[in-house]
Amino acid sequence: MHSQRGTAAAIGGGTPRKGEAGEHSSVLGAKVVLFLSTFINKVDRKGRVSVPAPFRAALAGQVFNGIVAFRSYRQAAIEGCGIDRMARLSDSIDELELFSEARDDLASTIFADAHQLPFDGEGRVILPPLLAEHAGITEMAAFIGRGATFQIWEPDAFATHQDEARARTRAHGATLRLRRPDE
Amino acid sequence: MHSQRGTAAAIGGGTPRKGEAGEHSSVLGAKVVLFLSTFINKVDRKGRVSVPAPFRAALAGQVFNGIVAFRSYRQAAIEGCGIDRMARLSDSIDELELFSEARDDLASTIFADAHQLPFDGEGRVILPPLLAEHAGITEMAAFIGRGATFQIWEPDAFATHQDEARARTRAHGATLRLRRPDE
DNA sequence: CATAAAAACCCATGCTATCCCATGCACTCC
DNA sequence: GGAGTGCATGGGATAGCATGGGTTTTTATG
Repeated sequence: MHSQRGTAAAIGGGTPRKGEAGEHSSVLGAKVVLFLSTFINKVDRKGRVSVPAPFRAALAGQVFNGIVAFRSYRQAAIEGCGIDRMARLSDSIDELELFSEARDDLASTIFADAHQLPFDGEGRVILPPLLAEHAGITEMAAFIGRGATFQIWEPDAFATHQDEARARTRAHGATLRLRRPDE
Repeated sequence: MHSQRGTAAAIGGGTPRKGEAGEHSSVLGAKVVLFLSTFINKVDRKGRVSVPAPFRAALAGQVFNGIVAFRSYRQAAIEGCGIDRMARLSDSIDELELFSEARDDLASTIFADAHQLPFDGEGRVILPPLLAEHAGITEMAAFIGRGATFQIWEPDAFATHQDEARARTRAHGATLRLRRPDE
């Protein structure tokens, strides 16, 4: 198996233009960050991986030029998102009782484990060994779009996981109510 | 285990705004102070430790060039943050009933115990013995990002703590409603 | 006021993450 | 159908950062 290309993906700045597009604040609110599709890229001997261009486009314009990654606590995968999401998370946590246990736990679980991975000139990031190990990634890394966030898996592991998920979904037919635009 | 590098973290960028408190979430103004990830650095024989570069970057531009540290009263750790946050904390405490017991306790627990640790030319600080002892730090110090603040632990002690926190979080599925961007 | 200890200041060093340039495939546009 | 461009990939050069240790200035002490 190898890299699949051009399968469209994230929605960044309206037109398929890539440049740095940039405008974060669309007139009515937040910039749309959407990660779609799956991309499998190679991890070179320096530990670098190219973040799929569409994902990069979705992240364009955020305060930090790169991704934030941390170990998923349910799966053997790496969770990824942009810095803006973390900032929002921080705000949310700040609203919890100042020295409460819940707050402590969340902070140690999420922020302590989060790594900021800056893009190099070519849009690659270095996967910290700790994260790579947790996901069992060595040669290849699969970037999985999940809407507002994405995950990074060892390709084969993900394939297995996906099959299972699909089977489960078919089993109890998961449903979802669509949010109204202004809700 | 030893020092992990480059996992970048905080965002300093913005304007060297100094004021106090303020706004955390203006659209594109406010400086974003976010401490992420974990960095383990060595404490040299003079008691000096390098504050991770990304953390320094997050603190850049504040009125006091260094960090503020005090003993965590729930854990064997040192709480750390920038001087700006202390100002905000002061405001919060000011809102408590004047002369109330809680106010008294907080004031003496936090402010009386707080140390201002200035950076030296290389971005290091000296850990006051009192604090180091409380956290059981001797050789190495782990800087733990917690969003708006950070903590300093003895590496092994933190590893244990993190495992427990992780387990607890997974257990009662601690969830947190994410704030909407404009909320 | 003199002396010792501690803190602030400086300069040096090694590692590695970051920057920069080069290559080749694949899809797209003309 | 041919050439151009976007994007993933490699590898070498450079600068940032953690770390050590010496020297001067400040603070505490007798």
